Amino acid sequence: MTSSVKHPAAVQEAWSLVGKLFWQMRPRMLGVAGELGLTPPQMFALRALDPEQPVPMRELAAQLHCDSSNVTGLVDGLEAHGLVERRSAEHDRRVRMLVVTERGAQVRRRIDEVVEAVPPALASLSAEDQRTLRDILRRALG
Amino acid sequence: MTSSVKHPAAVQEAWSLVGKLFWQMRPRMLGVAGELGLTPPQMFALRALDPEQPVPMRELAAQLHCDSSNVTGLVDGLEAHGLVERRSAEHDRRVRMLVVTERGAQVRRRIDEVVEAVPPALASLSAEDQRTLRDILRRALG
DNA sequence: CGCGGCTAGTTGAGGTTGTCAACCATCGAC
DNA sequence: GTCGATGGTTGACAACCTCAACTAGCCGCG
Repeated sequence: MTSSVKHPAAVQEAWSLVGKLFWQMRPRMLGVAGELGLTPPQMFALRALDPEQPVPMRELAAQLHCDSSNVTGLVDGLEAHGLVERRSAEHDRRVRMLVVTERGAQVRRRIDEVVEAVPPALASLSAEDQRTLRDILRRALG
Repeated sequence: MTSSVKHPAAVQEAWSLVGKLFWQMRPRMLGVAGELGLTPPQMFALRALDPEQPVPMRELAAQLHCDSSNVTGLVDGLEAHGLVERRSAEHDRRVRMLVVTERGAQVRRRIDEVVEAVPPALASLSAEDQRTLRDILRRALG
């Protein structure tokens, strides 16, 4: 009876609840994109970059699971907003390194503020539940 | 020190891990959409419908957090695929009820199969962790 | 009854996303 | 140097999404 094979219901329900949790965050994400004058894909692209060090465009494409040609347009938009800069790499003149500007870093922090904001449902948990939740997820993704 | 106010780190990390978990599912979702000949928005729209009973378009728009005019096109696509039917409501001739066809129900089940498939990271947890996870999430969303 | 306000859904314009194929410049190996 | 592979851009095309304008139908009020 305690076999994990015979009782997939628990984890399945858990995953379904996680989905519900995520869906509740959607309006908030769309909201901050509009507030910052960005489209959601542009927002995700900026968020996928590293403000600390330059990232090649092809790596951004990989992280977004999309075509390189798509990234070209996305970066065009971000560059027009003055949030990122294209810089040539010295070791390989084909690759374009993406550098987050000062203003880009600011905007990115604002995005993180909202995206990483803990949903009320989780925030309402007891401190012990919160810690347990973190520990289990750490074990899952570790 | 044990106050939940002074230690938001645990739940924040948990939420961040949840985000990572979700991001890992993205390719799988895009994959099933392509397999079924649907675009991702069409897939989500079909999933938001109820195969058991008709749903007004207005409610679908609300559930998708998008404009009504957008839903028109989405439903056009689903109807062209024979997955949904527009039916007039008897009590109010303005509203269009969306009925999931037999084939629509089949496709929907296939979508659920993939969307609700538990990610490997969660499946690898011990049976006890899985149950605990479900219980905590139930408390959060209950 | 008829009028005015409201609601459900559609249409059209306009900008953005996303993929594919073709292309250019560059690198690396031979 | 030449050849194949790679990073990025461009153009074509389909789809998404929002907004404003519109039609059709509901409802209340005089």
